[in-house]
Amino acid sequence: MDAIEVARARGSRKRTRIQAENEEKILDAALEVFSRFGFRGATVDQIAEKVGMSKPNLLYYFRRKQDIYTAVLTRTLDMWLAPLGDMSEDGDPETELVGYIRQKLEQSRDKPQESRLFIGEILQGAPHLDKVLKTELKDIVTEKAAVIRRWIADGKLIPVDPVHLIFMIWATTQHYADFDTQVRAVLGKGMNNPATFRAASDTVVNVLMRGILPGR
Amino acid sequence: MDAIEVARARGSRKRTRIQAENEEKILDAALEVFSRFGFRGATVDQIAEKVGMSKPNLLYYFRRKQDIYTAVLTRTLDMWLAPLGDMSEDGDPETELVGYIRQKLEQSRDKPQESRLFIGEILQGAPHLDKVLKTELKDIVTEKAAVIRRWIADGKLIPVDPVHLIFMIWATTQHYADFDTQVRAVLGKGMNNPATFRAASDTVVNVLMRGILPGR
DNA sequence: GGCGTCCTTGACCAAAAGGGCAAGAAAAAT
DNA sequence: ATTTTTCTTGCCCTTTTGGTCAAGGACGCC
Repeated sequence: MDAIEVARARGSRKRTRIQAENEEKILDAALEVFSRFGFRGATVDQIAEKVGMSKPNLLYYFRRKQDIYTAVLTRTLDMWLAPLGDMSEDGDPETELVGYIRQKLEQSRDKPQESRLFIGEILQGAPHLDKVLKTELKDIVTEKAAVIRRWIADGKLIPVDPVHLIFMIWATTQHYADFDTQVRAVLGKGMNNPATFRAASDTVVNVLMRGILPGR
Repeated sequence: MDAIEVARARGSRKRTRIQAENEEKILDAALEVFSRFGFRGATVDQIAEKVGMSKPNLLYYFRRKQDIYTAVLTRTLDMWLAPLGDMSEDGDPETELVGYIRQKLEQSRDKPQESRLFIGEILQGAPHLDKVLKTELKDIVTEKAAVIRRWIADGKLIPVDPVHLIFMIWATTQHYADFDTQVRAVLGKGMNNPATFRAASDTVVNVLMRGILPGR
């Protein structure tokens, strides 16, 4: 086995154009399928068909179903957690929180599948994400909870449990992605409709802000 | 074919004790499995094993996987929608809404699997429930939205979009069932812990009520 | 334009999954 | 106690699904 073979065996060879393109197409299709049916409910054939590629070809890029799932999950994860990180302690609580809520609502409108992918994973008991939840997620929540606590101490917010407040924000915003089907059944339209998006935003922002900002 | 055979073919014969018992045990096990893996991710063998029964025996009671799923879904549905119906126009808005929120939170604590079963169905696009969502659910939401609108007209509530307010209540309460795994990862404990339940209730009730009740 | 590597797929395989059947074991009815 | 009905399971079948393999075709580099 020469050096090149070793390198290739380790997967450390330079990625070709075709590789990059196809891997991305695969992950997009996989996101669609996994977000609808969960890991166990999704089939490799289904993903392959959605990509317009033979199954063996798909498996040339990702050898196991697991690998596809893990790849799409990790690809999504950072993007998903980002908004919370944006929330800065220095700013005005109202501005910061409203900004965060708006970002999450935009995510629900623009990236609903990503949201559904996570809930599918959570429903199963988060077998592939358990570690991340208990470390990275927990850490960032603890950190932001501290920020909220300081705002409360400064009298800028009503006293509330910060973690449960974060849960409320997550719940109310992600609802529009996760329960999209239900929202559409009741409302007749979804978040892609500007009026619906505005009504949802206004309601969520107003009620939550009125609920935690002091005075009046 | 005599009368009895005809009756049996129609399934209209009296249910025996064993039938009642086993069907219930099956539906319980099916709820567990379907709520974790969704319709497609669940397997009949898995359910059979959970019941402690051979697969052919299980299929003696429910001939197809579909039938099990439909049965557990409809069994859960009424129970699930009930609390909304309890909300009466005559009462005081605060009492009624707080009561509703509390009931939903208790549901999340006591019947989390039922909640997860629904979200699994919704994620798939509600293929088995679409009709119900667009009729019964939509109707009851419209009805309750009218009640809320009247409360607003009477100055008993701040002006908010009633439907989105209902969504917020659903989202914040069901979150504790659907995201149980995540809640546990962050908090270290779930809603079965009395302190957690109290903290969640207080936060949700306080923030929402403060967010929509007028004055002060 | 030739050559080595990468890409693609048809054919195939083993395991898992939905479901049927017939025959024996338990219950119920007589 | 016998007969009838209901319950239960071992065995089998078919389809689906995850995954392999060998061989042909495309690509990129000299």
